Amino acid sequence: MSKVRTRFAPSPTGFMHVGNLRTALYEYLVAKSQGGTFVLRIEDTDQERYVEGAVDVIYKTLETAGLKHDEGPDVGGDYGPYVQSERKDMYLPYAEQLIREGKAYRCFCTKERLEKIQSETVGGGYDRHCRNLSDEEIQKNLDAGTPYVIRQKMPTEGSTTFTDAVFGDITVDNSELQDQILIKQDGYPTYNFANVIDDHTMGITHVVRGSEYLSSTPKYNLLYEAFGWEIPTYIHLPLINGKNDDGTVSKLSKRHGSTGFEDLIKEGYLPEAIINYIALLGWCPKDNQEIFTLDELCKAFDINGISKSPSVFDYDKLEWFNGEYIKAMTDEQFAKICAPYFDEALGDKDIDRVKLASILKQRTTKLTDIPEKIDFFAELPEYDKELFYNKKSKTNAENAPVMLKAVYDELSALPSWDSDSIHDALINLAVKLEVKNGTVMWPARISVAGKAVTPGGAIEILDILGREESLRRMELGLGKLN
RNA sequence: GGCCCGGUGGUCAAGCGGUUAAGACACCGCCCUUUCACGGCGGUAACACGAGUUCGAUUCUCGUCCGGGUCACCA
Repeated sequence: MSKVRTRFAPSPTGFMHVGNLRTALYEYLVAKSQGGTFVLRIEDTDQERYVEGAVDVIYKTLETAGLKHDEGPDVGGDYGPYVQSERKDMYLPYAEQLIREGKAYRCFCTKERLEKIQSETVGGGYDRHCRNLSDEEIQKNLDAGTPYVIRQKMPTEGSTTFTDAVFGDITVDNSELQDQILIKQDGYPTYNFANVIDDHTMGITHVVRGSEYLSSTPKYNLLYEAFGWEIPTYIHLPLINGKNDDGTVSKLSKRHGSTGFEDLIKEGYLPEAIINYIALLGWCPKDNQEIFTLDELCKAFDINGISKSPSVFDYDKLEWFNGEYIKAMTDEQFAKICAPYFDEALGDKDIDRVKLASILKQRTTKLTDIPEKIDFFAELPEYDKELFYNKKSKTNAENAPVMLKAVYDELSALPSWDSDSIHDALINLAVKLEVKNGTVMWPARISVAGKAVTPGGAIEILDILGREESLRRMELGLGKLN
């Protein structure tokens, strides 16, 4: 068996949809799980859609996602060039070969004529007007310089069957197939044609793509057959949908939220978590493992685990994965990726960021939620004294001032300000006053945080805030209560 | 509309003729606890429908319904 070669062939649109990323991931996995080669090819045959800097977005996404390509425009390889516009001259000779062999023909029809039959014919379609032009007519058009496209002669009867590795055998009547255009009027190949030529000349063995290509696959096969080339293994992937507000489901798009890789990163998701999540959208390992590194995915990946039915992208589950990846980090690692969010909430305030990261780690599922969770460290928010009264902690208007004063006295006399000392002091205080821990902790925490819900408890917050700031805030609290 | 594909809890999904129909997310409850989380334990919830094949269908076949895809000089 020859070495497996797969390719990711995006168009440079400047946007990497998660559906595309997932395709890239599976292409990578199909190759890597079998010791194969993963190729990047840029499909830019549509000159009207050229977007500045779009190729860089592709490189960056692949790099961030960890999907390292073995061959491509930037890294080279033996099958270059890897950008279709640079291969432009390769395609026409193949199309002309087909003309010579009677398998394709020049079509001189104007766009206006085509649009007319398109709108008049039920189901649309080209009427094959130029398919049987006489040599004289063709020559006349050529001499007159009439622009033309090159179309493939499709069989008018019979059917074409192909085998897909996940969907099985699929048969389509040839009468469904149009005489597809191979070369456009501008001399560029159409996507379908370039795709086949490139895949073949680049030695691609496994074509992995979304199932939206399922119904056009017979056209590809007919092309391979026309050239007498070996047909690659097809692996069509089920689509990823999004859930609408009304509960219905449709193709994942902007209105379902962020669907671009870059957007997801900006929203505070980790690349590893995104990859892990989308790997499981349409594929399931034998043992149902959920958390996977890319390497583990390569080892576990198996085409047989790919599902046929489409899935719905679930941000809740993505968030869960994100939380799992965050929890698996060390405090130092987490502090590092939190840096921009810490900066946003704290500015250059002198706070132990590793300690902060450690209390945040268990409570963060999305990086962008961090600033609002920790903003009180930078500045004590306005708060109402009602906050001091909490039923579960058994604090009320009567005992809250007493507790807070006791805490204040105890802590201001503390010789050393560290987590253990604070802990012991407060726990002992609760014992001494014969109240539950919460009764002394609650007022203390409220006074220094100014909000009911905080990451970490009284001890952690006091520790991170430091003696001076903590006592200052407690004095403020005392003032509020009296 | 023609053609193609799909249909297991709200979501991701195991299952591939005989199971009490797994697991995960979400949701609910309890425990832990210094708020919230984390963690632990438990719970609600599914084979679209109708025929057929079979001793037996979630699993195989057909039909219906529903959903998606595709019918470009776009990729």
